[in-house]
Amino acid sequence: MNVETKPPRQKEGRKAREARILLAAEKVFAEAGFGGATMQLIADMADLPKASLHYYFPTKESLYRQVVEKIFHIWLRAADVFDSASGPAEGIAAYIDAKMELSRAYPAGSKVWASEVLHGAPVIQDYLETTLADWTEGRMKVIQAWIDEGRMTPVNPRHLLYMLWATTQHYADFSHQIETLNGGTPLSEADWAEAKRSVKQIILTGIGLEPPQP
Amino acid sequence: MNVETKPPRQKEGRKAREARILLAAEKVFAEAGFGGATMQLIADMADLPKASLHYYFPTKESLYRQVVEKIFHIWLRAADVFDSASGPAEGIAAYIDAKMELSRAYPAGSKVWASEVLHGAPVIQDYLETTLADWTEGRMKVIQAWIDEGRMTPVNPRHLLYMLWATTQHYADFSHQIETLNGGTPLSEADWAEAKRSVKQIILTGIGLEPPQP
DNA sequence: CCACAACCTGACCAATCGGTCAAGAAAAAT
DNA sequence: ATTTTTCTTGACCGATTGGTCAGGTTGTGG
Repeated sequence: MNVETKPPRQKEGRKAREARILLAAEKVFAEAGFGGATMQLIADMADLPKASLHYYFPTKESLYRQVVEKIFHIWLRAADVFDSASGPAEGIAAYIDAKMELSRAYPAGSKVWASEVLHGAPVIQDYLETTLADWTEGRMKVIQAWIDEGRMTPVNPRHLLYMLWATTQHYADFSHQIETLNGGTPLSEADWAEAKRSVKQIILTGIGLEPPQP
Repeated sequence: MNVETKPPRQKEGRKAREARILLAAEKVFAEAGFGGATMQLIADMADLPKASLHYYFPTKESLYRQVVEKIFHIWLRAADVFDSASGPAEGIAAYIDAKMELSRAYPAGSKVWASEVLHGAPVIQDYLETTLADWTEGRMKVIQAWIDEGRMTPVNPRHLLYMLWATTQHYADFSHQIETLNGGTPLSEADWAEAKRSVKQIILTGIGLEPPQP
């Protein structure tokens, strides 16, 4: 009778199952896009009957939304390294490393996000206007402060941020093209290291900073 | 009877109509993706009955393929400025300008291309392996030659190219996000000029070259 | 043991999709 | 003028889709 009591049940099993569905959905949405993905495909990849999907996620759109939101929050959290830095060189280098690692670890999620924005952000428009806009403004001020203190070359902070986003996400979003140009094989550990080094070298040098020595 | 005779007919009308369909399809595919686009939507935007679409383009996929191929060739042609340059500074600056102008002039086409690659290039995989691979290898050699001649800082030519692609296409592919962060309004003429200037400044400085003075 | 709630799913449905086709209209060729 | 070819489209079709639901199973508290 007590409404406060939380019956543990197999809550564990539930969360795990939801996570498995979200993971399968992330892959399918990344490969086929929202319109091309089908609940049946996601169900097959999660090894569940289709009706079970609708038990945990009432509609295709609600499932999609949760996939996108999950990625968005991973993205935001990675951006924390920007703040905990002591200066522009360390901050931007750490941000590049973090975002490159995300591109490597969550290629499907990155593609879902890119696809969503590409098609006009019909589902997460509110996030762009609130959370992302706030975050962007904050980092622009940090960069501008660094410039004002003479710690880096004066550049437009907004376009510097765009360049950081574009370049790092490119390795996830266009991974298929990159792999094809790499002879059809995925990037090796050394390839990724070289990619990160190259990106940091050009961008940091580009804003008057010393790239970290390997 | 003569097979050689080319009846002019309203050939003009036919090509024009095909072009109108391709333009409508480009927009719809860009907004909804291949899976989300419907022949009915494209027909409505082209102001034609759906059955007429199937007269000019037998299947949805053939229409999509032509849209993608059209963009690809525009992209390749823009890359010519790379060759006609006398040196790295002019060549790369001209390439950045050209690709930024393409992002501005053909945002829908760029999005279709990005969406195609994003989802594993199911339709234009052969182009990636042949034409694009050849083009990339050629430009890498040009850049390497500039480096060997001491005309620019040694950087990995492959990752420099990726950065050029990523940054310039970002302004088309993520235009919705950029507009949202721009207060919900499209970039002005001045905004585009500032974007091009910023990109050239950071990248050219990043590889040891002098950015062009405005 | 029972009752109740949460969980699960095979079978089903209305809606929508890409694509077809017959029948005609318009234009060219004869 | 008449045949032939090209063009046009309303009506239609099988297949697939997202979503529903009744009925069953499982687990839990009393």
